[in-house]
Amino acid sequence: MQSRLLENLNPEQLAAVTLPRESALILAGAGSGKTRVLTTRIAWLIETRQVSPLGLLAVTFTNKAAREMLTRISSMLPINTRGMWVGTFHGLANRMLRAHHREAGLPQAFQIMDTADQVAMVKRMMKANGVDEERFKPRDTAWFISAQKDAGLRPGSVEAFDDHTRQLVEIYRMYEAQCQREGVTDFAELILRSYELLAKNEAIREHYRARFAHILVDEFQDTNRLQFDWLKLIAGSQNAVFAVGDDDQSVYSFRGAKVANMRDFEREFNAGTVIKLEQNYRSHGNILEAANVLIGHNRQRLGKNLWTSESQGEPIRLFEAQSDFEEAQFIVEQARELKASGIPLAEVALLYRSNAQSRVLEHALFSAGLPYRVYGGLRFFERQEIKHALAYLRLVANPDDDSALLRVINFPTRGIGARSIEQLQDAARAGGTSLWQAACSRGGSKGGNPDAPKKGIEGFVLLIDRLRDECRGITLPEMIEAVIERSGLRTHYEAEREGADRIANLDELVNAAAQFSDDPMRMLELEADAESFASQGPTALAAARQAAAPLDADAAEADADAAMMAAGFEDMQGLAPDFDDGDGGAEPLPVTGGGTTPAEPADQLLIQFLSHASLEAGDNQANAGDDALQLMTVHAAKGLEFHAVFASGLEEGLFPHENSLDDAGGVEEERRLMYVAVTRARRRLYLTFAQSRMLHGQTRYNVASRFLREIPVKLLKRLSPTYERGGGSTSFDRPRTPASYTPVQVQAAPKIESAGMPFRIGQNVRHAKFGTGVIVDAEGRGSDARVQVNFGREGVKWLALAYAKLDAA
DNA sequence: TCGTTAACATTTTTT
DNA sequence: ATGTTAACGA
Repeated sequence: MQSRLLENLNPEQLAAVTLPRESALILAGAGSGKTRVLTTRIAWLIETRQVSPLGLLAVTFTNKAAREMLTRISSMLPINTRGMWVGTFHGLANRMLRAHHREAGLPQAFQIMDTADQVAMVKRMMKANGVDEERFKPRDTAWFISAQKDAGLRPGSVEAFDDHTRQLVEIYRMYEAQCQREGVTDFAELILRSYELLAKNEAIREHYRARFAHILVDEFQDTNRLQFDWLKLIAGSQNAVFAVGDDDQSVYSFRGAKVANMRDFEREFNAGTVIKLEQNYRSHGNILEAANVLIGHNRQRLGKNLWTSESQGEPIRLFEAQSDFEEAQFIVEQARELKASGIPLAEVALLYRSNAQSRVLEHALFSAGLPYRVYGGLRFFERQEIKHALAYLRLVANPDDDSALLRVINFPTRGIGARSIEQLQDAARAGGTSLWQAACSRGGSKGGNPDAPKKGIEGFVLLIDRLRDECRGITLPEMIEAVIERSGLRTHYEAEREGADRIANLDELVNAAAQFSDDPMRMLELEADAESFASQGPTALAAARQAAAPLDADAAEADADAAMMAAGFEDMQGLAPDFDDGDGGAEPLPVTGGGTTPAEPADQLLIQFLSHASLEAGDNQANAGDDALQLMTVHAAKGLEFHAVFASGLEEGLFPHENSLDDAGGVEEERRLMYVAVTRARRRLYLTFAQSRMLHGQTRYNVASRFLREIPVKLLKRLSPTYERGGGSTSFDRPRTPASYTPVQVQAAPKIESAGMPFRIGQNVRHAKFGTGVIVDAEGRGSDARVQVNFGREGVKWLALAYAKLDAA
């Protein structure tokens, strides 16, 4: 009897799901059932007893995708997914490092900095070492450091041929040493450390290799070099890597993703099979054809053509607006009609290339009273008040965390000014210690020194120590409650004029902690810790296993499996040489109050919660619930689908974005982004652009995006009132010749007297040689009259009306 | 220490 | 236009 899991799969999907145990690449086009194939394969492998739930590793990029995967597995199989290694690269690396923190050279309670913390630390390093902040912007430097780590490079391995790079590497070196002193990591560090742990520690490496017979990777086109190598290392030569991805949807190269990983996969992972999933179950024919033709303009492709058994459907609607304002009006009007025709607004997406574009759109929607949701704002755990509360908690868990200390040492204000902080930093640097240790030794010397600030620091040390004592033996939500009260955060925000929201958020944090404590998913991490305890004593493992007693036969088998592997690992540990962190240099500081003994369960929970806060910054997902139009960037829309989609701002300079035009693959990546936008739509697609647009307080005149002209006209239905009224061509109809594009920025629209100046700014004109363009600026009149025209690909030119022959287009 | 002002930059984003 | 950060004066 064939498994029910395999019902309704198409031949390619079926082939992919049931592949033998060997590495394979699944080229999965948009809407081709990628996630379904991935989760079904996992379920099928487990159901057919080819692997136990604990014997596979599934990696995604986002927590959302990981959750989705677990949910779908649970719905397909009567197994308990707890304990399974399904998660993000960072989440899994974190888990591995917690389990082997000693071998990885990290304190058990090591903290994870977010990007803002990281920049702040780089800045501190630069300041302390007198690096010129003009020449080295902290943000760029932090970016550089992350990029090196993403490439798998420690300071010693970075090739620096010029002084500037050498200096950057030097800052990287200092940054790294400081992180080690404080016991903190950043996102890239998690994966790099985990990679190095596996590379240097044979026992651990063999343990995971023996365990993970099947490794499955989602969104493979988004992997960076380090993630690629990490997968290779953990897979070894024996294990099967099932990589699913779509090179045409690779839109994250700006953060290190390498499309080339797709092409290298076959060779480097000895992939025996490549399967293409080309049947699209999402969109109607016209939409799909537009997407295919569009992406066909890219050279660097693995090659794949989507098809559908659906009908052609509606034509794609193209709208050319006079201004961004008019574009927004049009969208409002159409959204209203969609709603009236029974389409829920939640099924309608409004996409744009950059966040700045949402403003006009939001304004129009708000005025029209249409409900909308914007995705991608400030996330919960990134809010100021939340970060403050978490900083106190971080200090409780690991007082050497300088970032946390600096954040709250004088917040709420307790009379510790820049002066005393500087002194503290000097002392810390002199002693090679963390700020906390410097603060402690200062507070300890009880001399009659009349310096006022000392008292403040002493008070702060006392506060944190007291908090730590208080946190012993209470629950996580109680800890947070204590922090909020004792730190004075609540009092502070109560006094603030607009502090009500912040108080509410703090209460919500307590809530989140309570939920986190009860979340069954949490057990999964505890179990991983049990493994780490296995190297220290078998009792802890047994206890943890009992706590997570299996609910059914399959899980029981899985647990036995885990126990076996843990035991095997234990044996190997005995033989393993001591791990020495070759590059790291500084020894990790002992956790104050904790030493090397395993943390209490309550502390474990705190550590986990802090990891959770760092790795899952909370919903940037707008609240579901009421029916609202979905506003987001095209990037944010990847992976989603809607009944109707508005792709707005399709103008040269905006989409493709002007900043991406210089580098080689830039336009191709922009085109992939456009491909993503188009393929989000199931039934109806609107493509809109505006001739003029407010950007950075200035009016810009743009021409239609080249991508619009790459879509066959027969698929389009033009809805442009401008076009119909004027009867002539617009910037959309310019000749289709490739050329470079120069963006145009105009000060303010000058008032031009009609006398002697027959053209107005923003008007479309035609020139015999340059084709169609748009008037960008004008000056003089009569025989002196000159106009500046943006001819798009032909460039921007000043033309004297006396000589150049221009016609209104 | 705090509040005001001037300068500044402003693609895309997860973890 | 707008929001954020650095420097400055009360």
